[in-house]
Amino acid sequence: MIEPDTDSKAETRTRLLEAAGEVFAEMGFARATIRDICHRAGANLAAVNYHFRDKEGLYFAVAKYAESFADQDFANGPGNQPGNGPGVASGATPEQQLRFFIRTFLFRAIGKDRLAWHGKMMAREMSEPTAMLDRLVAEGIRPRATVLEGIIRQLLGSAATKWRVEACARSVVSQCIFYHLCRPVIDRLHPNQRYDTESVEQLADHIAQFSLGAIQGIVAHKGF
Amino acid sequence: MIEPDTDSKAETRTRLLEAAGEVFAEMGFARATIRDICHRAGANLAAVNYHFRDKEGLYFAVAKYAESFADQDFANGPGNQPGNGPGVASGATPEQQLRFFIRTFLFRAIGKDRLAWHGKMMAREMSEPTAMLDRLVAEGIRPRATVLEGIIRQLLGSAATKWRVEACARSVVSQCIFYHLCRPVIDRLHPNQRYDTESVEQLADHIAQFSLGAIQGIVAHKGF
DNA sequence: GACAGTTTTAAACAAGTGTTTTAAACTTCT
DNA sequence: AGAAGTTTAAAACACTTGTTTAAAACTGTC
Repeated sequence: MIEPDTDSKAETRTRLLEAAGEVFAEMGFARATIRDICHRAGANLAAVNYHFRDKEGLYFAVAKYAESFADQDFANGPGNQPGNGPGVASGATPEQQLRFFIRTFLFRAIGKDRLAWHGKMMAREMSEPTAMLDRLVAEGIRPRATVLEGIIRQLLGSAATKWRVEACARSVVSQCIFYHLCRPVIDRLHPNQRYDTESVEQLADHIAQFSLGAIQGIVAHKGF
Repeated sequence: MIEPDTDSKAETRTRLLEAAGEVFAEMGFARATIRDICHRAGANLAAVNYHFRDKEGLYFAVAKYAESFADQDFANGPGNQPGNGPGVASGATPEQQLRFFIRTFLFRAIGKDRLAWHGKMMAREMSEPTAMLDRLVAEGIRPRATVLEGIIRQLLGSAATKWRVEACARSVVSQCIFYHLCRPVIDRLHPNQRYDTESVEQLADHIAQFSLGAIQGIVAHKGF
């Protein structure tokens, strides 16, 4: 009898989660097909419905699965402390915290590894929401937004309005997810832009510098 | 015989364009259904295929139709000169030009009128491209990107690298289209944010101030 | 008023996709 | 080895959506 190779030995359920992670992250919920996912996983079409009840059940499971990676430290670059979510480097200055947040956020919007699945799924939910958006906002997006707004609040000072803090947070986040959501047009407009680790570091530096300069400008002009 | 009212008197073809403009701007190409469009237009299901051959033909026609409005001056607020595209206010300082560009861009990403159709369709194409993206990039997106990069080049000075100019342009654009693409999550995260004319003006002011401060910060720190 | 061309209508068709079903294959335990 | 439960497999089903068809209604012309 032929010994099955390691890939086939992995449980179908796990292979489905892996394949679905890639597909959902790249395509979002609606454009992903379970036929595609099952094909990539080397599984039968009915496997999704057997293991996860339906497509939405798989989507939820993948979200949880991806979340389990999202807390790990960041493999693609130095400087992130294990166990910390985006922007919660303890004992750092607000400036450092903002850089850290942006860097982590950007890697998870651009990267292709498991760490990026969660970020990409959140980004897709932002523009093409599903029934899961409310849960994802409550458990994934709002906590991170709160962290970011806390950092920005420190940078702007207590004189800044709540509205201004929120607007700045949106300005920061939008720059990051732009590189995931609008990749098709960036590739056509700026085809020389690279996405290897070094280039993403450079992009993170730009966004951080851009945003810090913007916030400092607001403080300097007392534009609260 | 009963006289048909003005709406029914309008040609089916025109009513289809109007209905499709709303739907395509809001949903993008894939999520829009011709059944929905025909229903809104009070037309039969086969009308799209009769007048525009197929769904894509309608999409192209709507893009052209919307473009015919995009050159008109901007109804929802003062200060825009007729016949000028975003950011090409003649004889203004680069700062004023940037504000103008952002303001126009933002109104066309948030607005609900015909003027916004083109901007919203471009934004959707950026994240969910169709076969039309290449044409839209060539005729609509790249010209505007070139204008924006020209403005930023003036602000940054000739010492700035091409890469930095492009990155700043992306930072500006991303903040604007965020309000169209990610509206679902903004509504949940910041439910107090309003979108009447005055509020959009305020948002445009914020993005302009944010971006100008960022660019000035880059210049000040010689971070080219 | 009859005719030719145009437009609209209702229905059916075709393709893609999520889901269910039923049986076969496999695993585990005794 | 045999039985019970678990997993996989192939096919069919149901629904949505874009498209086509063929007849009906309409419009303008003579």
